[in-house]
Amino acid sequence: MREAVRSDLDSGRSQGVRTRFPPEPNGWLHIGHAKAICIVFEVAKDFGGVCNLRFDDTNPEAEDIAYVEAIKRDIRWLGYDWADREFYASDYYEYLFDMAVKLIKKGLAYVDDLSDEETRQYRGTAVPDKNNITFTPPGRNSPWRDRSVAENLDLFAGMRSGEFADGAKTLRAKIDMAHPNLVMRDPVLYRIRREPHYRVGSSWCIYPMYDFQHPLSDAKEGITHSLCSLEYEIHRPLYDWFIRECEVFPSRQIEFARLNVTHTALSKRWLLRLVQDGVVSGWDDPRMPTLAGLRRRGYTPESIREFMSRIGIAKTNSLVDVQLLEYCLREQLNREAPRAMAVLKPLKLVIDNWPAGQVEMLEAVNNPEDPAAGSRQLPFCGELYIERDDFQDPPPPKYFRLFPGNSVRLRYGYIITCTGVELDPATGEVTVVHCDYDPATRGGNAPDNRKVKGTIHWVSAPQAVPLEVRLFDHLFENERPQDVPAGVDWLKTVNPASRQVLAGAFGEPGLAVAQPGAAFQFERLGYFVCDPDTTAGRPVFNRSVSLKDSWAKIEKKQQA
RNA sequence: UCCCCGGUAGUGUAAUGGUAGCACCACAGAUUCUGGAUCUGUUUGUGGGGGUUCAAAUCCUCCCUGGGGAACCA
Repeated sequence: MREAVRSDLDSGRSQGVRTRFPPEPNGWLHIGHAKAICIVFEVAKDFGGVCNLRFDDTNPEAEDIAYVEAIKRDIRWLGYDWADREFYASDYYEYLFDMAVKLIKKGLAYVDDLSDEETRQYRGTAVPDKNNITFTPPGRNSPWRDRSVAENLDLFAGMRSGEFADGAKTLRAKIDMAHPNLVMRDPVLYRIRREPHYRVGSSWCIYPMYDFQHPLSDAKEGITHSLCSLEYEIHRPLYDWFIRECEVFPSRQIEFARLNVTHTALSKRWLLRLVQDGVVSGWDDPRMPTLAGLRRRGYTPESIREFMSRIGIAKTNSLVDVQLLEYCLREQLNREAPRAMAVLKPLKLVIDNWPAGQVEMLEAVNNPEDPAAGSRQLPFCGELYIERDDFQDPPPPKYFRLFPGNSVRLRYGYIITCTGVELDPATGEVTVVHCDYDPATRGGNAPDNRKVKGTIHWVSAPQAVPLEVRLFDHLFENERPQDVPAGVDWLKTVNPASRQVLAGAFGEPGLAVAQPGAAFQFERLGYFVCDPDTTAGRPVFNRSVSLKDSWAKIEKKQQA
């Protein structure tokens, strides 16, 4: 793609570069759109050009001003700026009308009285017949194709002024009804539709079609390169036809493949149903691939941009592993996120030889990757919470956390040795772990150079802050959610365990004042972001992505 | 069926007639107060057949295979 742009520059075909992002304001932006946004803005930037934002709002039915605002917010959040170059195709309606008149005068457009069903039949559309072989014959000319220029002009003016019912007439380009590319078989330019438009109201009852509107809008803005997804490839001859016949600024359309991500659905229809059926909590549910959802999940604009630059641009239909996106987030947050200690599934630990009632303050590093981040003080006493997973009896092979008789280091604390446990007599579940600590190991150092293999995280019980923590998994267990067995409703394939709420978690004291949007690494657990649901006394955290967990791999291997 | 576009390690992406490279994943080791991070190393690839050429991922041809189109949506 960049090569194509470069060659246009080198050959003098275009001076400078101007691209555009043309969303239709009828839905929420998702990660697939983010790819397009990154491409159009980055390509422009790479060649010292600019990118326009243009709302492709020529279908009044589903468009709304609320989407305009949401789209603008999401693009800005992603880190891109269109300055004052904010345009609307609906501002070009008068210009587009004039261009249609021009085509009529050149004998290249005509008013057609065929119904939509008849139009389809005349075009040669094969009837969608399940397992039958269908045949696409050459199209037939409409009986109205050879109206005079004067009559067409008159009828088109009548269409605009509201003389005809919705759907009664269309304006069509006169190209070639036998063209092998069905897009070229006299495409519809204008249709009659009495539907108030969110911007122009009821001032128009005819609306231009995409194929006609897009090249002309590009021309109006002096777009040098109209970058779009593969599905428009087949429309390119038509795009060029309008440029040639309307004699306007020649933009070049170049296509690239859409983004697909494993375990993720991006179709508008699917996302809408997930929301409408209450499978997710809304468009910004942290499991949603919308930019709003990713933001709430804790994805950063930087990580998404990094992801886009890593997957590249090509014309191959691809399915990108969601793990690459996760990798990009981890990479950034590892460098930048302050560390904190939190216990998701607490297990009480008592240090029997700790001086009763004593509380010490211990120093903890805020970010080992960033010395400038400094350190903080953590309270420590004889009663702590540790992660339930960090104690096992009997221990599985290669397990080097806590079990009776074994020693571990409490991160930034002391080395402790497990002396015994208390069990729930009814369930046999471990309720309390007893340990002795070694006073010589304060801060976690071992003066005798003994090697303690395990280091676990903890929270001092009396000062612990109660947290709600939400864990997420793929919304779809299938790599390709679209591959649903015949007869199965895809909604039934949604991963029931994609969201897990842990209401009994505890965090270190500093977490009490976390602000929504703030990102932390909870040591040994993953990266978490403070959710907007947070209230004064009760922080809520979403796990954005877990840390790489090589123990989980060992465990899995052992089970196999 | 017709028309259009693709096919390079598991995934994604380079190489535009001249040594098939990079990243992620995976695996192994080193190191480590996060089983994190970091470092080192390893495995794996041009869909298939034929042709042109001193030389083919690249050009030609046939086949296989994936995607898109056949809206008065964009």
